[in-house]
Amino acid sequence: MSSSLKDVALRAGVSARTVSNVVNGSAPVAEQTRLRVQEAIDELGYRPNLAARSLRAGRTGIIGLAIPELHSPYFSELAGLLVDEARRRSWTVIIDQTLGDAEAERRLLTGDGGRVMDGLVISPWALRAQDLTATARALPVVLLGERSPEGLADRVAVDNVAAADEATTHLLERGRRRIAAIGLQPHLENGTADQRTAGYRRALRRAGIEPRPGWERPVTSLHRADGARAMADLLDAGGGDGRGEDGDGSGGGEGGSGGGGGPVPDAVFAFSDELALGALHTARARGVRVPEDLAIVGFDDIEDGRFSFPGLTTVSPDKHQIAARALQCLADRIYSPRNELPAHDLTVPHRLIVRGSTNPGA
Amino acid sequence: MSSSLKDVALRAGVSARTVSNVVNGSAPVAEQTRLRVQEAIDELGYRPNLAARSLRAGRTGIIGLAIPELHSPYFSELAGLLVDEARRRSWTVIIDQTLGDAEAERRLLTGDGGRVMDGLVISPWALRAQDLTATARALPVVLLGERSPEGLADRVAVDNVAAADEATTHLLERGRRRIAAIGLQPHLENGTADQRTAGYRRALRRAGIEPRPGWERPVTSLHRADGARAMADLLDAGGGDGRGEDGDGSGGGEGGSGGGGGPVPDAVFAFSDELALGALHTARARGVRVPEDLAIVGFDDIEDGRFSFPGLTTVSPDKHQIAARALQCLADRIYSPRNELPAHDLTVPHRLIVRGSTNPGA
DNA sequence: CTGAAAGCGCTAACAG
DNA sequence: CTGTTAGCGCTTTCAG
Repeated sequence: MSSSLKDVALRAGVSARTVSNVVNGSAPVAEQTRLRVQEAIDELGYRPNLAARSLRAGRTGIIGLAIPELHSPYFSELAGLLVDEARRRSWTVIIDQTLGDAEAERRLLTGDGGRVMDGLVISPWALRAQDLTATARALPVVLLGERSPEGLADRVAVDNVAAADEATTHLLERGRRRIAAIGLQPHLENGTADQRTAGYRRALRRAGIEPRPGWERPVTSLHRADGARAMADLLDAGGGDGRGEDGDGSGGGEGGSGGGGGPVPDAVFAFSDELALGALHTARARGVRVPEDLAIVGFDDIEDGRFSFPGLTTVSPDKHQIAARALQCLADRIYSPRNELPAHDLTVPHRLIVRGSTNPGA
Repeated sequence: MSSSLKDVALRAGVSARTVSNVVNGSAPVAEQTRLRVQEAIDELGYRPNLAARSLRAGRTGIIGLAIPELHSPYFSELAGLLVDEARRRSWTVIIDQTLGDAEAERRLLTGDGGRVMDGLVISPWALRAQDLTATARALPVVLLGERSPEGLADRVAVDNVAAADEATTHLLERGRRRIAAIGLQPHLENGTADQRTAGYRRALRRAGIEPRPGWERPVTSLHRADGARAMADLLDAGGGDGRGEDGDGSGGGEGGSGGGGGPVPDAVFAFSDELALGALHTARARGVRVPEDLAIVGFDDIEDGRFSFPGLTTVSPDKHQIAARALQCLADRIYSPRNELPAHDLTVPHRLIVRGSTNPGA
């Protein structure tokens, strides 16, 4: 097998203590012995055993990152930034993919099967309050997006209500009145979609428009295919859906070139860029002009949206700051004498990026 | 701090051995004592310390995944599959982002700063032969895409030459004769781009067309922006570039609606879907019709390509198989008595997926 | 500046 | 079926 510190000590004719000092620089070593030790290290190809070091130190230098899906552009961009940020702090990152499975999230938090991580950054989809209470006291946890039930863990997120309001307001300012929303997730514990829905409705009401239930489209996941399907439903039904046509719209009745029944939306606010790109695909495939007939706004500012045609107007959360602040929170807790810091609730900035999907000029 | 096995033993009035047996099921335990121990475990919230277990076992249960960029759709999709596959084998995955940095790749392989991983899956960009020789004997390594210099590590990849040939042939069969390539990477050690270039040229020559240097566009990275820029160059120069207009094309001289000088391509084979999507963006932004004026084929079959407009024809590597086989290779080496297996060189299947970007009907 | 020795938490011989 | 014990490789008092 590979050689240990003791092997090196033997070979260099010194004690283990001295080798350790050379490796870690933890105490001064005479230049001459340092050289001899280094030589032995090189010859034996010695590498410190991290398991032993961790056991001793009571820390692993590993943090966990739990996200629903690695293949989603938003999460993969964020994961990349977090990994970079972690490297800056000399941490390595273990990635866990929860796939929105409540059980997987719970298992991670309670640390079934043993503790490896010094801390955990988690973007929960199905998290319940009681799962956190059991854990957060033992393991530093930072939540992305979702608020901690009782101030048990730090949290980093954008102001979803305000951001959704801005996105919707942008559409209103462009003269749109028949604005649909795609991306409600009534089945999830996660409240992000709820907050965006609230912002969307708030903006509409401020403009004197009563939200129309048929134009608030739920999705099961946030993929392009879901957005495509939701868009198709909107175009087919002309705003109607199985849930009935109550609600009404105070908005103008210019009446689109719709298919099924009522009027067709002239704008869509999608709760993620992926949904928006799916919607865009459907619209274009059916000959609906974007942005002339239909304006589209997304959320997340993923790379694809910059290169779709037309480019996608979107709400851009400051992902760098999300990554930086999340790890700062972890560091504070990991290195704090006792885990008795108050829970932080950090709001990172966002901004609306206007591109061709709402802007005929671009 | 958290409680140890000994604490549990004390509390349950048994020895450490028995607790260990209960936790691991490594030996039968009387039902009654098992219950008492379990109770103590629950009361104390005991979780095994993995550092200690690893130290003992000489294995960590952690494998490394080193990829150039997590935010690239291809790599993030692949990473997601690898993480899933690893979980099936009860491994956790540490992610490292090399960003194409040779030093980062080297550091990973040589294990500077200590050994944590039981094995490593790496998709190298800047890997040199000597870096591997130093390591692969100590740490099981699987290379994705790139061939191992001297059979020192396993390798899993598609047949890039054949795949590029097929993609180019598909364009030829659609009647295109002026086929450009985007994505050469002469600056990298990584030979993937070279192989795809070879396949591209082979197909052209078989059709009696001499490849035209000005239509083989190099890129610095594989992002959409690089594809967009390369496409702009092709359209602007009408096939010319700084490197001179030698080469000539035997192909027909239908002459496009070109701008600068020579004819404009009527098709592009991009070495990645991201490049292809960038090229598509430029083309559409300039009013070039796809596929009528310009057909486009990509490589990787990322999700975005299914929802671009038009949909992107692409070479689809079997990513599930890449993930599964890579981990199978690792498992073989990790669990083999001595690391003396011959190096595997596995070719996974691929297939061409035809969508709207080469197919007016779709 | 360097050596000797204890111990982090766990598993697996080896008794009983 | 269960207790005792050694030791994985490292860091770190405590002496020298």
